[in-house]
Amino acid sequence: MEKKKSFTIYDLARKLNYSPSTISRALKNHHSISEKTIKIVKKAAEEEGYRPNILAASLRNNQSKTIGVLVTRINRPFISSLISGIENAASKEGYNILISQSNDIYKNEVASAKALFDSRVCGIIASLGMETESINHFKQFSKMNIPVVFVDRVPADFKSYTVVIDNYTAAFNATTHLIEQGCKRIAHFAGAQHLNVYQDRKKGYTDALIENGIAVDESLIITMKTLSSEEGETATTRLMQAATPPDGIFCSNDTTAVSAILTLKKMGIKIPEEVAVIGFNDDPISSIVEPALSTVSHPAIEMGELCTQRILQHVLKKDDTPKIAERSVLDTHLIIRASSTRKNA
Amino acid sequence: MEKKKSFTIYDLARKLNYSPSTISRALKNHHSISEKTIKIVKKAAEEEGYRPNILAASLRNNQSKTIGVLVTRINRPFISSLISGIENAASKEGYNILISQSNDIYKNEVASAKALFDSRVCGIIASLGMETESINHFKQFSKMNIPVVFVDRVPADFKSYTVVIDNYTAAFNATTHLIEQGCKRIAHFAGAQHLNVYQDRKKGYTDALIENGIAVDESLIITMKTLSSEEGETATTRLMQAATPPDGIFCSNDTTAVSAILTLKKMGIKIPEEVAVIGFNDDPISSIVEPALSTVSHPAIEMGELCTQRILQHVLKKDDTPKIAERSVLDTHLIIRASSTRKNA
DNA sequence: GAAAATTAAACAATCGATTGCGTTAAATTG
DNA sequence: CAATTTAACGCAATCGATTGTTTAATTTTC
Repeated sequence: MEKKKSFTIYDLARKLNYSPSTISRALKNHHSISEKTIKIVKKAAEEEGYRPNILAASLRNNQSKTIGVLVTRINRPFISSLISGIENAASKEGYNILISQSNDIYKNEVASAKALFDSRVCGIIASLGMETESINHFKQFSKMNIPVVFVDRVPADFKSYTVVIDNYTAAFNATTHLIEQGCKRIAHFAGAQHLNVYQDRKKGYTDALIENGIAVDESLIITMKTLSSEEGETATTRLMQAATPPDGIFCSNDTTAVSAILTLKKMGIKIPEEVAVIGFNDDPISSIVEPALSTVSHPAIEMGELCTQRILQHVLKKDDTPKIAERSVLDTHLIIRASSTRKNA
Repeated sequence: MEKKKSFTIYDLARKLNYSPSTISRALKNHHSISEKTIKIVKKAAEEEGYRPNILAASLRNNQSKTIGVLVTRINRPFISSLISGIENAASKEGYNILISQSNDIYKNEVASAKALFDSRVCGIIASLGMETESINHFKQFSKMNIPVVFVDRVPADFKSYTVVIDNYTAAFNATTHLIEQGCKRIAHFAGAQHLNVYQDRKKGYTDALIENGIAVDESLIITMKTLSSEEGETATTRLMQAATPPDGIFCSNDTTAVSAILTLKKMGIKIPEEVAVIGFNDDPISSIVEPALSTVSHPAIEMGELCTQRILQHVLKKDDTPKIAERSVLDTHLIIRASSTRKNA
């Protein structure tokens, strides 16, 4: 069955014997329309159930009130909270959210970027996929002066807005904490090194070791492709079966950290006495696992809100695309729980 | 700075000395355009980086390829997986997803529904909020023959599509399982009773008791407003301090179930020996908590995909809005873990 | 070779809201 | 009271893609 056609300002105009332009202006309290007319029009609009056609308005104005969001996987704790923050801040200002996920596949990411562009979003917020090395698919936005905000996983050199946490310092502090707890041989579960977040976390880790006079042992650094629990289990097993196993592990995410804890327990290794573990993200599971996982807070909702603010700021002020990457760095803090708290420390 | 205006079919037409209509048809391989022309047009479009303006097309066709999604909170495991399923199925068919969350506030839900309507979505997928009792804000869609799919938390009597699981049977089976494990006094953490899911779960629980010759003890049924972990803790404490505490708890969600487990452990009560616990949803935390939580699978991704299919089916076939609620009921299954497995059972 | 049929492309209206400019009538001014 | 403002509203173009209807050119048919 055909979709019924909707009630428009033309219908309203005909009904009230006004011109469509008067209706349009009346509905938005234009000063050149009399109070009386405005009242009449609004009343009739209400009665007839008039609803504006945003598509038409966007087309005419050449600007939608829709923000595109491009992420890897919606159903991950950090991402879903990020989106939640984006949505809250956006809907408060009357903006909509168009969402697309790449499932960490580069081809999808490119296609999604194109789709969002075609939908004429007024700005785009993106967190890069694991496979992403080139970011040409974001240039179309910049060319049209549509603001791009990269969040969390950001490219190295793209003239845009970025919203990140200080991964380096967070990792440095996490590692230092392990050292303070008496760990001498600290392993690291690193993520894909072409992504800034994992690169920075690794650097923070190595620098903390060096600062404390501990030599970096490459055999203790396990670089993973996806930081999945399977990879975490494999890595933990391998590490612990080595001649000189570690007494601490700093994991680049909570998934692998929890996996490490479960694996260690299965092996009968005491946490944190024999091996202390610290993760990253503060996912819900981190406070449930036993012993509870020490980790680094990741202010997802706040980051999301900030992303939206960046977009709105650009759109409302009609700023030009930043000439350089304009970074916002949010604070994180260590969350110390049982998995890294040694009784005698 | 102003947004640059984009390259349109008019620009292309001028450049190639064709009319805009020819360009439009050529781009979609219309039969009345010669192969040669099609090739020329497509080549030029590619070179010039032409991108269609979906807003214009949608306006003209009076139908967007955008599906609206209205949920309570994006950052909840079930919801985010649901959205993930919706998105995957939609993007595969070239449809976009517009998301809005109500934060379980009725006023927001109404506003979001309105916003999605104004955006001219081609269909809407919704899961009702805790406060929602009236669903008039969805009637505008039906009136325009825009398909509405309610998922999980669905209204009792709305002529639309619904995608649900068989909460009654799942609850019945979960409760029966506890009985089989030797539980005699089974408590129930119930959710808001105006929502079908919680109502059905409660009914499944009571019917299982009755079927097994166990009297329903109202004092063992705790009805919660939001099924939060705080409520779970309070309820658990209260129950266990009563004269005749329960020896089993069937919780309407995993959040309260995990909360119950943690509280019981804190009280020094053995799980499952003294109290067996079973939850609902199979959230990630359920397999991490110790003892691991028995629960009911909730096929979130699959449900999301099905929701999208319902929308597309309607839109593509131009079906009329269903005269009655057209239900899709998905299977769930018990996931038996340690929290309900008694050694001697 | 003229009429009919087919092919290829142009014309022009349309979707609904917006807005610069023009018009009319009422109000103000000197 | 004529001249000028001001107030209130209408006209018509515009945004970009789509599509029913024509038109023009080419091919086929007898």
